[in-house]
Amino acid sequence: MILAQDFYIRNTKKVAIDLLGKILYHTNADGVTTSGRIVETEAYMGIKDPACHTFGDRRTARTEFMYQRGGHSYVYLIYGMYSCLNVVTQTEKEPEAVLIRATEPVPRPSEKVPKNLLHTNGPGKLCRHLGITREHNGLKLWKKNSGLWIEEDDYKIKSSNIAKVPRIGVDYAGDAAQWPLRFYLKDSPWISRK
DNA sequence: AGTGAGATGGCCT
DNA sequence: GGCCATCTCACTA
Repeated sequence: MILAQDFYIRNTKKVAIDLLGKILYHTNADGVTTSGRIVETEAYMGIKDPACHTFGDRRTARTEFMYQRGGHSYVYLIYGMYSCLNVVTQTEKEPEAVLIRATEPVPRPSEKVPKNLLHTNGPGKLCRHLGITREHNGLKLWKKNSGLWIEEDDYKIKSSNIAKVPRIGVDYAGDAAQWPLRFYLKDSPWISRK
């Protein structure tokens, strides 16, 4: 079942946790659809989060879609060469989002398959693999015809299998760098970093 | 296995 | 001009 827009108009931390185990789909320009199960996310808590692009209510051309209603995509360019895919959460008043950091193939291959075979164990790598660029900014993730959407199946997550740790690459954010807003499935071999 | 640097360009002050 | 929500490769050992 495709996730409805309501799924995203909730507490950002909850959305980040609930996205674990869901399946990300993308149909490219040639009509080829690829997918992967989400196994790692990070929550970005908006205006009050020094690590977030919208910290201090910084509304610019780049962050415009974070100010749209939850359920839109937010894709930005980092280090001049990598795209990162986010899912916008909450309402127009709360410019918050969840970064998709890693996916794994469905079904999960045997343990012997190299972790980086499909190069989806990192936010930049998974966008490169799926062909997601800034052209995919602002898409409606609750609609299949957007070409980018998220579904749930009967995959079950045990809460004891969810790690909650500080986020990656936000050392500049002071205390917020220690906030436990990175979530991942402990039993997945496809996590971006230990 | 751990460290360090380079690639490369948009974004924001 | 300086900084990045990254990744890869080249080194050390």
